[in-house]
Amino acid sequence: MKKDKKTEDTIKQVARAMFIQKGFTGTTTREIASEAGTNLALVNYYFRSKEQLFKQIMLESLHEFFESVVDIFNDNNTTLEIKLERLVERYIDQLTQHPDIPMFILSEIRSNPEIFFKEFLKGTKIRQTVLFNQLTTHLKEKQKQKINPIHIMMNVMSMTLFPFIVKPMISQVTEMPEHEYQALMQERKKLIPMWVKQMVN
Amino acid sequence: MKKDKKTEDTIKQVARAMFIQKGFTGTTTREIASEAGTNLALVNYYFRSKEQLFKQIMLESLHEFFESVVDIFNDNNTTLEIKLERLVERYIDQLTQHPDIPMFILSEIRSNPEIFFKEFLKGTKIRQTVLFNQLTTHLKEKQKQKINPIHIMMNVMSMTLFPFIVKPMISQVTEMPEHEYQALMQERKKLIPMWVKQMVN
DNA sequence: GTCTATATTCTGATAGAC
DNA sequence: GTCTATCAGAATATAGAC
Repeated sequence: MKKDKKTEDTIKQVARAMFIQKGFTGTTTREIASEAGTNLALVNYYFRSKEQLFKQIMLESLHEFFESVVDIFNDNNTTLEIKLERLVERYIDQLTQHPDIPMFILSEIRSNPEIFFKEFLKGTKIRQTVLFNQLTTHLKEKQKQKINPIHIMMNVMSMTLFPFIVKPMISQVTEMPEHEYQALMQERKKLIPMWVKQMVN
Repeated sequence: MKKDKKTEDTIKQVARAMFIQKGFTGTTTREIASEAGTNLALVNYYFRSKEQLFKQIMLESLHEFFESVVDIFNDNNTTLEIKLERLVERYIDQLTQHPDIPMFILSEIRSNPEIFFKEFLKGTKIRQTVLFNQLTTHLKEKQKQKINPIHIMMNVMSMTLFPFIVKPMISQVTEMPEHEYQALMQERKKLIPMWVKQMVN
């Protein structure tokens, strides 16, 4: 049972890449098996069904994507400014390595919203985070109560994540080589926190 | 031939709604036919194939989405500031009515990138627009040559479009009722141009 | 133009030999 | 654990009657 994990791991690794690239419906078990150098009977032998396999991979992706910043959101020992810098930096670093994850998550939410929230996102409440409270307080102190803090959170996430979501389009429309695009993303680590600071001061 | 367009139009209208909501692979011709009150033979009679039908609808959606702002991008008689205001306002108005269009386009690009650029986006070059040139000049005048104007364009598009792309998620994570979300989007018509102005001055 | 019936292909899943 | 063969269902597309 614990003897030979090689085939199982290969299947999962291949499935992960294909699901992330082409989604659940865009991927067939036969393709996964073939790419993993085996047959579809083994895919079902190890993972019971395509859906089970998919759920494992989606759960891991969500974990990677959200859990990696939860500690930043709820750190009691850092200022708002530091939190924003760390948040942006961590996301850009992570997305540089795995740029397809956000689109993967968004696409699957789109094609299966109900199941998604029941199964995966059970109680993620941004209003209850330390970061959100610090932001609310800060806006009050600066006499900017009229600006809903949700706007600022949206802006941070927008400016950080959106460029990765539209990456395939940007490359086309701006005629930009890969390394130049990467360099831009690195610049944004410093720029986004600066822009956000201007918004809230 | 030009006598009775009713059935054809109904099929197309139904197909449009379903494709935009569930994508190409997520939609079946049988569903389209059934929803349109007919059978799948007629779908193929009028549109030859599922793919042909889809291409028509995607082309129209892209046209709606891009063509609607081309005139703003290339207006020779407005300032940079006015252009930004109009761009944001037009997109937010349009997306308030059709919030699923961006995700529709992005999803289909993801599942079929090659065909997409060959077939649909043949030569959209943002660097050659009047807006882009005005922005470049403005940054120079303000001694901000170090900031690539692409950053600013990305920010405008990010802050405007991203909230609609993640709408299903936002509603869940922030526990926000629909009308409140709509109100926020309306506020952003004024806020985004203001924030962008701060960035470039 | 419209419909029923059917051909064809593809996909997820399982049975059963080794 | 691994493979071949096969089933069951669904989907696109078309043939042919009206």
